[in-house]
Amino acid sequence: MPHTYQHPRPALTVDCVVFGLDTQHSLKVLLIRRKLPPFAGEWALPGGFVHLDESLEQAARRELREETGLDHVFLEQLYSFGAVNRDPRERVVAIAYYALVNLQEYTLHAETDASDAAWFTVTKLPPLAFDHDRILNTALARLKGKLRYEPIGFELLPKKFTLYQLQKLYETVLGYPVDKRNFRKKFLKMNVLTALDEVEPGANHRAARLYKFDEKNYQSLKETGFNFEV
Amino acid sequence: MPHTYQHPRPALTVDCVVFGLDTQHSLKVLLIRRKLPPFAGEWALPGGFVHLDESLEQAARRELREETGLDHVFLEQLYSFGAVNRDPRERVVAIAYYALVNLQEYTLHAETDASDAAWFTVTKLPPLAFDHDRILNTALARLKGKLRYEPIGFELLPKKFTLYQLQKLYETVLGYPVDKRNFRKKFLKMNVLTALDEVEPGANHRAARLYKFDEKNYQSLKETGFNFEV
DNA sequence: TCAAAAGTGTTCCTGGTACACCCATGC
DNA sequence: GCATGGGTGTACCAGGAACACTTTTGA
Repeated sequence: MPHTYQHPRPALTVDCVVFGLDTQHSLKVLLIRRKLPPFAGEWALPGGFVHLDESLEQAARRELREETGLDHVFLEQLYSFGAVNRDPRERVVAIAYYALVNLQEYTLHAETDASDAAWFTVTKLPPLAFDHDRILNTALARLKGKLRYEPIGFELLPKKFTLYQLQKLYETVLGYPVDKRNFRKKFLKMNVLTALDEVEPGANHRAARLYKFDEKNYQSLKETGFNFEV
Repeated sequence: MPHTYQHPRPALTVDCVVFGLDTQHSLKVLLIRRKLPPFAGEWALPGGFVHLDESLEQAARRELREETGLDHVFLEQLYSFGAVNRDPRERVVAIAYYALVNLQEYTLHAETDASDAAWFTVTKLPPLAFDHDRILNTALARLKGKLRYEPIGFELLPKKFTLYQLQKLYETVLGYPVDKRNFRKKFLKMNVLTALDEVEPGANHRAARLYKFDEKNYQSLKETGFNFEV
């Protein structure tokens, strides 16, 4: 069933840059191997065409679900890419989103074929289809920038985490080491962490206390003009 | 000449939020009165459909030129708006940009009809067509946020300006007063302002020294890891 | 007993903030 | 001479940065 318009229209897609943090504290991105040309066999960001009856964010979530099995993840619009020749077939405008997932609690279940989705360390990426390397770099820059003044880092960690994990997260994403004592002092003074009466399980050294992010207190602090800044 | 596609496509527009600062230090937005339904007679952001042979930014610049006569202005992508029913006619996705112009050096020359474009103080806006109030509020939030850590404020001022003008700009956009001595100290210490051997003309009080933004020095400072922050 | 990370305070210095008066000019 | 903004310095305080050792646990 064809659809006809008076003026030509670009095709419209959403593409998702999905970040995860593995247990070795390295930052990963989720890629999909393309089956069809163009760029058949190459790796690309998960994404696809926007349907008429769904918002942009809904489209991004649907594509994530269909292509990777991920659902209910942190998702935020990143930027829109519309260079004239970014797709060799025809004019395609991509609205990019980025997502943060907790690699320990999620597993991939691509409805189509799980072997076509894989996590790559951001520093060791394969060649990407289309302009997806640009999109990915934009997402990485956004993540780095945003991590320091909004508490989005917790999305990459399990609900219960140690201060060491939190610190490594910041060091990994920002790309430089931070001082342990100052880091702890700063975070604890912010009153957005709740200390739990539990310690990390299965450590082959002294077990660290577990914390959780205090979403409620963060919200009320924010209303009183508090600035999260690391 | 109709255009036919296998799957239906949303229409794609670019919309521009154009900010200016008038001589009374009030922040203005440029709006266009719509001639055609829907929302005929109401005020809306300048914008229009993306052509196949132009990038998104090119489309935004073309629309600005056609509808308002503005050209060569600071322009940056803002956000994409794609709620299903944001346009009553059909599905339309809007990629919003925001622009900063210097009201003293630019005048409006709409190629179509200049009387259909007008500047409104952001605190006294008329009802807007579509979801343009949301777009405008998003732009305002971005402007406020960005002003403090990137030197985009200069785009709203003439090339030569006084420290008083610069301070008023910050006070107007941010919405709170700042201390004169501290503001000057901070800005001058950053080494991004060049003092000129000129003073402001036509003041009915002691004339203030004029400054210009030192783009070159800002760039080189940035490369050495300098953070502009007000 | 060794390896690995947990946990903890103090000092120094920079940079933010608060604050008030005289000066130059045009009318 | 009056109104308007121009222009300037200091004192205090909070918060960032640098820095090292003892403790706990499991293997």
